Amino acid sequence: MDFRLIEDKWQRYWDEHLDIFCADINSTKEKKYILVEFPYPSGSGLHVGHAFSFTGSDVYARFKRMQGYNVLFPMGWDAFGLPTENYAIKSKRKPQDVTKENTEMFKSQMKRLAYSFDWNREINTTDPNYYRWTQWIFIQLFNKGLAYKKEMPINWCPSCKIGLANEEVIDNKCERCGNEVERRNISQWVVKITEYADKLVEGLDKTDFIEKVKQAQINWIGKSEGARVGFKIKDSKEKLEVFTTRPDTLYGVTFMVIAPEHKLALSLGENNEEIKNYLKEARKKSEMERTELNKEKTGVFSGVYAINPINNKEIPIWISDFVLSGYGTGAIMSVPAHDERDFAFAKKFNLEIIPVIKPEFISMDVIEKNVFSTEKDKKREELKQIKLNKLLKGEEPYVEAIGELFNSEDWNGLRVPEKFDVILEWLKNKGIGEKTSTYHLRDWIFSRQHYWGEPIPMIYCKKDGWQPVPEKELPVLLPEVEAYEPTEDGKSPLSKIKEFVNCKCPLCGGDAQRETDTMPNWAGSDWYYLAYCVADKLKSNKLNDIDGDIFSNSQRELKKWCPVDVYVGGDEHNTLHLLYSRFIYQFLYDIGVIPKEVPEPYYKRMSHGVILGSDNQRMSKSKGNVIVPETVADVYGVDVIRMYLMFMGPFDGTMAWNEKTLMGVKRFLERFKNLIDDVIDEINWSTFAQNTENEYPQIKVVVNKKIDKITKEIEHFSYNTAIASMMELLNEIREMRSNPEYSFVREGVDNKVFVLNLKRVKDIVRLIAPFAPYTAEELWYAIWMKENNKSEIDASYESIHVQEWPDIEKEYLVGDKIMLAVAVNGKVREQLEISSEKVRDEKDVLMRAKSLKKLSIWLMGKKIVKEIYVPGKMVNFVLEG
RNA sequence: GCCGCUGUGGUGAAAUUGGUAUACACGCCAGACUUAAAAUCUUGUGGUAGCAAUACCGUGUGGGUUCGAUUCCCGCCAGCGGCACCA
Repeated sequence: MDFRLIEDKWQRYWDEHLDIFCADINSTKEKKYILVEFPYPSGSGLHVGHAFSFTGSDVYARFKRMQGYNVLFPMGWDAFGLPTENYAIKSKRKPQDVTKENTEMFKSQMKRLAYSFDWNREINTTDPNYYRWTQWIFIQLFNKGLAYKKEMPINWCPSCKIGLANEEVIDNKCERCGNEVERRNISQWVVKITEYADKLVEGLDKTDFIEKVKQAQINWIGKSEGARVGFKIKDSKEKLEVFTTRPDTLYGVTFMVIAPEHKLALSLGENNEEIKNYLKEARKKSEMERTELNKEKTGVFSGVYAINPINNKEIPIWISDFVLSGYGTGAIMSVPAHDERDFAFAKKFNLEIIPVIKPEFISMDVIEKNVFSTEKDKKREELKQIKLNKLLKGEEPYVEAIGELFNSEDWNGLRVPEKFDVILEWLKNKGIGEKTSTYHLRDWIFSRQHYWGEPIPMIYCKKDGWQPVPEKELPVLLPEVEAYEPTEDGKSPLSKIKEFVNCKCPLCGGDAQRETDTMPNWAGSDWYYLAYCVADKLKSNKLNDIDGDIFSNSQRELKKWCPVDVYVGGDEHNTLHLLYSRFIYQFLYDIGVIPKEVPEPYYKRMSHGVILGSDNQRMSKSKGNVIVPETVADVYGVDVIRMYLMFMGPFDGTMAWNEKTLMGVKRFLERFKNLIDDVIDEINWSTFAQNTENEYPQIKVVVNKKIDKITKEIEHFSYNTAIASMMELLNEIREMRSNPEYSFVREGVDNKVFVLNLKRVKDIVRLIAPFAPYTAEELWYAIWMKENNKSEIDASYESIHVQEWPDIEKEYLVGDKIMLAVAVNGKVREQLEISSEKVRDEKDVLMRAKSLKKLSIWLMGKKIVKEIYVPGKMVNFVLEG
């Protein structure tokens, strides 16, 4: 196959001329930072999903480079993580060695697929020069009080023997291995991302993420506004604080519920068997079991009463696991008349129900359709009354909770939720409650009991408590160990290494112990887009010779490249990686190490789609539907697979692999190549200078229109239509060439006329360069040899990939003739050809349209009521009747 | 339940601010070349009726706005993704 020879040739050439694709900090050209999520270098190599997102990003980067931007398009390795560790355990090899092998494999596969990454900026999260700064960031978090150690129930995977963040648990199963997750109490490092909840929402305004991504983040953070209300506990000095979004229903509170993990519950459980048992049962249940929907409510009376601050009524306090300890205050005030869960609980345990809101809003779907509007109003009134009666009898709750308050003393007659502000003000003045907000977002568990991650740079001293490792001593190197398995009690294998664990307290110099947990694999990816900007410093620095931190020392680089202009990635990272890394960035910004001009790390987020197997199922080894890009490239060539991936469908869509469609792209590339080869043959190179003018006038418009269209389509990542446009262009040119009217006259005859002249040919080759870099380079080279009368490449050759994107000759965007659709009553009946100068002449166009022969059938004997002309598009005659 | 998205031929999918629905490609039908097949090339290809010109219908569904709606508005139906005992 000769494509393989061509690929090898140009790969070598590009490797030798790496600067073609490197970003230059000294360039005065406008910068574009194009980022694609870096891969985890697994042992199975680059899969087609990688190929898809990388190709899409690469096309954009190449396009922007040709448009004259100073493009930063880097690549690196997110190499810490479990698969490598598990592989190391199984094969008894060092994770370091395995990682090195895998990254080398990935890199060579990427090079073959012609990704134009700036390899000078390659980074690796497992490189001590890299994770030194991951550790440094952690120390800053600790110093600012945003990282703390906490004994907390975590999701424990018994198979991986690791604690998981909530985000890593799906359906109560471990995200990685699929095993059931248990709950366990372990002392963990926790990062206070909740402190940044509001900032993370507000910051979205400074980005150009699509609505989907913004919404996903906002939902994940899940802010709800309401009030914090304090309830006195009877015969005690203690207070029970609750959070509620409906302080207006305070008169309807008939009991309170606290979570089994609540302080009060725990202390009451100490000397009450029934409570003790309930707490024990609750602890056994997994988060999943506890939050399962429609589950029968369970609970136990605490034996203690609270005082409702608004009317001094005594209300019982219950303990139930439907209240979550991690949300709000872990305690709720229950208003069974207006909340479904409270209602279910009240019914089960026979508790009092006091309605306080008169039903007003009745969902439309309960009212039958095709009822007249006056009847509808009547019906609505009836329903309201029925609802009220049921409510008063305690038969069902009114969960919409919109309407007038009653049973509420001073507040009677107030319409809620409109009058929330009045009520909040009232509560504040009486010292009962305060306006506040709560979030669904939880603090981020940052400890992993594993080997293959960044050591957490902390030291525990009995005297001084937790102390960060002095910054000068970073990185805390990951030591080599004998065995990589976590210990049976769930500790990191690092805990077995005495030389690592035992150290001196940085404060008092006494004996102390190192933290043996490592960081989650999000840690390294939180700042990798910054690392690319300073990659040369990461590399050139000896470990401890920097004064201050790398960010403060790189303001020029950060100012130059940040923010990321386009960030291409998968939707699965919209809430996790994207939120975590925005948090870390905002934190670094707040401590002043990031240039003030750049408050957010990513400007635009581009979602890439998913490629399914040819059976329309997600690709997986067990299904045997995996497509390996390299294998496809072996058969069809790299350009074919690149172009096919981009042609399959919209870049952010979900598409199934289809080998047959791939043939269409293959044919296109072959026809394209043949056409250019033919034209190169036809040009008389001894007098080629003349050829720039000698061509059919029609071709000017055809090519210019397509350049214009394709440019816009690539800009919008609409690659499938951009390729379709190229196919159209090729089809049109081929049609013209086969038309005897246009056939060119070979040299030796006076009137040499070409369908395509040299300029057009060059433009067309440039158009496919981002998609098919090998084919484009080969054709460009063929032209160069002819033009310069060379037989082999030399230093004067300039790659197609540093050429300028074809410019558009605006004067040739419109042909001299335009076809208009002529419609009668909105239905197209005829076509009208007009000359382009007449486009604006409405009178003339309408007159011509009216006099069209075919139209007389439709217009005869009818009166035209209205005549509409959309310039350049269509004419419409509206008839009477 | 809440949030976001999608619905167009046999298939993947196109369609600037409302302006000729189905571009491009696959597949299929027929033809050319060939002993034959593959490859390549040419033509056709939404549905119904008709020899045909042509007509009518047609973008999940029912309405509405408009000279004109795949596009805008309202109500349904179906599917996808995310969140979910979050007080």
